[in-house]
Amino acid sequence: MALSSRKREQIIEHLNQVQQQVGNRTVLFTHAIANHIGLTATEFECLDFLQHTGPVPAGHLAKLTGLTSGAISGVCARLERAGFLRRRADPADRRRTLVEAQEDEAAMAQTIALYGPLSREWHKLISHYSNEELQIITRYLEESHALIDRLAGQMSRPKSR
Amino acid sequence: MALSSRKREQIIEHLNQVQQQVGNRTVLFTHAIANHIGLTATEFECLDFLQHTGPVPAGHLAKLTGLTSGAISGVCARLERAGFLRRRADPADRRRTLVEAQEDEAAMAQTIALYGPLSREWHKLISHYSNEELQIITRYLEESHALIDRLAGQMSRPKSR
DNA sequence: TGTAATTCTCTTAGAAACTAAGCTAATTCC
DNA sequence: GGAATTAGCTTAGTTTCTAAGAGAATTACA
Repeated sequence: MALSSRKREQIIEHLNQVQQQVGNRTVLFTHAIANHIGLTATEFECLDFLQHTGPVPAGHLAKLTGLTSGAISGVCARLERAGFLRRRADPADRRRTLVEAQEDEAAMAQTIALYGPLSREWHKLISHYSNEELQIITRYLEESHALIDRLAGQMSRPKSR
Repeated sequence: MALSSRKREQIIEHLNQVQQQVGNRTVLFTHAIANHIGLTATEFECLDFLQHTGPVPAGHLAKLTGLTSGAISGVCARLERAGFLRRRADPADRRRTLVEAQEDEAAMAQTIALYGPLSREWHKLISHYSNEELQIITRYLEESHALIDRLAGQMSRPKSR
């Protein structure tokens, strides 16, 4: 049926647009949050990653962010100086430095204060969705996440300009 | 019922986590794409914005990105030099510079080549969703977008560290 | 109308973060 | 044991940002 397939196209196109907008705003909003705490977007990104993973070797962050090892040294040094991160030698391989997010209380409180309103509004937002709907959304986001990861891994690095 | 509300909590918590992960990957992926084309994340962001809006005064980009007017001058100069952007005086207010995305063919092709695989995989992904499901997802993303915008507007700028 | 205040972009100087290259120390591979 | 590799740090130089301010155009108001 030409009519129903036309409708689906519209739905898909709409979703695509909305998705892009959300993506862009996410980038900007993350940046703004980071600045509020007194961090660079890069520093914030690394920290956020560490909070999910626990201790990892410094080089891991370099691979993830696409930064050079030198840049990561700087990022970690700044985060450590600011009390957000701890470095310690890897007992299994003493060339390595394990980096770990540190729970700084003041910083924690500040972050919560920032995310507080967002969290409240978000809960209000999702209260209008049924369990089934939320699960559909979650599944979609999970699959999107996996897709991005897969493609990011494939992308060769062109490095400098 | 304690049991069903417990289940809902789990669903919400799960969605929250997935969402954060997608957000982070989006930031990183966008950055990677930008670098591939030979642009800074900032430059890419501005360009992407312009492609959606059409011509706007330079100061508009500054407000949107949170950069200073000086920084935007630099961004526009670099984008113009690279052929991605055109500047022209605003006939209605000659203090202003209207900036506009320029359709550079080579750059266009490059971007499509980059987004091509993503687009293909994405269409494959959504083929498993019904119209109704896609509409639920779209609505959720739209509402999220509106929420972010609202909160971003409220956030006062602390600027430097 | 004429003058002051404001608005908009650009310029400049200096600060901060990144790359590239090289270094040291530890590990792995013959 | 010795060579090659790996991990993170250091340094020099480049790029992008902020902060401050200048110039040009517009708006507000007596």
